[in-house]
Amino acid sequence: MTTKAPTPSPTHTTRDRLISAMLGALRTRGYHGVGLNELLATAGAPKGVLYHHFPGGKAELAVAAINAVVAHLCADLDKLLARDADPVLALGAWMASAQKGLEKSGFDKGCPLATVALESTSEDEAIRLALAEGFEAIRARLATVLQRAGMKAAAARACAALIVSAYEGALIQARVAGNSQPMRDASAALVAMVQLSLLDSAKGSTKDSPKASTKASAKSTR
Amino acid sequence: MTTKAPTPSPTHTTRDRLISAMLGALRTRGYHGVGLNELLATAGAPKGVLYHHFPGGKAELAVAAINAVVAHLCADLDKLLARDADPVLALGAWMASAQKGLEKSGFDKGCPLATVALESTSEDEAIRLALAEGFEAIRARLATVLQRAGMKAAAARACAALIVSAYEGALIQARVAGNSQPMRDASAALVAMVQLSLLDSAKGSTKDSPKASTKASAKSTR
DNA sequence: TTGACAATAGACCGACTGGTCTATAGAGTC
DNA sequence: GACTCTATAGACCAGTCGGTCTATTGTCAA
Repeated sequence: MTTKAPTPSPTHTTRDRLISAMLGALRTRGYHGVGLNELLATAGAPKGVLYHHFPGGKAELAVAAINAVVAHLCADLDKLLARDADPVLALGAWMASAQKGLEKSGFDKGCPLATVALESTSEDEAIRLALAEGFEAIRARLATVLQRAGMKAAAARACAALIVSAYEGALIQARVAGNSQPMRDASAALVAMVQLSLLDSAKGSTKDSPKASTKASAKSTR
Repeated sequence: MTTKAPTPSPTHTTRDRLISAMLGALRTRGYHGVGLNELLATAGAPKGVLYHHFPGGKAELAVAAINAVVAHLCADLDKLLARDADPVLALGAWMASAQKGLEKSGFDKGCPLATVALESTSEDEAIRLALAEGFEAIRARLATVLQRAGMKAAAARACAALIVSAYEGALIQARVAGNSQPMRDASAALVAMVQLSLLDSAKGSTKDSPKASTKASAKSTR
């Protein structure tokens, strides 16, 4: 999710520039960390225009930014999944591209979704809803592919949740570490494990898999 | 905000109460989301006392809070790892306890480390350093145990990074979802996969493991 | 031209921010 | 009692916050 941020491009409408500025801010400093004035300055827009396009103010702009980024993420994911027949390969590529984006920003830009997710309280209903739907959409996409690759429905959903977790968690660690080692590590382990898991579920499709051998993992049966 | 509520305990020093209040705030709203006045109100302390104990102000207090939470996390982890001979079991218990904490707070309290990690910029050196060290400490602990359980050093380190990622990422998703399903899912998948991986590395200790079969996972060789 | 309406522009506002400063209280020492 | 030093207490400040409000401009229709 490098995202369209880099070049706002002069053809963009003011509305787009506002969303783009909010996105950049969310990535680097978070919702509460940006001031409206600073936001408007980077977007090159006066204050009135913000409340014209987003009567709900900062919060509404944030929701728009979240929706935009989710759409972008889903599109990226679809493209990768369409290109690689092997979902494991696509997964690796997805993580790698996130890593590259983080590196290119000097370890300053994380995922805006995670940032807002952690800052928002249960009172910010609109924001939370947008985030919940966004994460769910991404998980659903991943689960579908995993299921197509041979996983059972429940396992695929669980694995999708793990993949999204790994993506966000690895981004966090690499960001504070100031190098991408934690992300490379997590990514490598994830890819290896998903492959192992896929292998196992293929082999275990006739008889039950060894997964059920731990008490803890029994919870995967929802 | 309920916050530090559980048990501030009257024996706590003012300094402790400040740290505890900051911790609660970081969990629910993040560094930029809390005001000093609100913080001081929940700690029951006047402003002067903050700058007496933490001349560096808000940032220094945040660092102290981060260090405190890292110490706590490590202690919890050690306890679990000491109790269960099986690291996979301990891992499941660790995730479950985090999940319980989130549920008990009405899905309002996430992990303070992740929150600050995403809000901080590379300029907040002290905060970033504290976070980087904290995450590294936790990864190191996990890696040691995994290695003891039979993993090779590099694989253990990678797996540790994935576990921490899963922990943080799952917490994020469950928080915004308003239910613990994503966390249960991610946890179940993680536990199953780590076990599978452990099994595989035990079997593959004589010959090379199937891990090297994908191009993407080749990155695990650092 | 006139009217209507979306978009742009920025002055302005009260509330609150993090932080400084001085005053006081308590404990220990001589 | 006088002195010292840590800790508590809160008034106070300049700056910034998110948000409102009133122009002004541009564009299309009649």
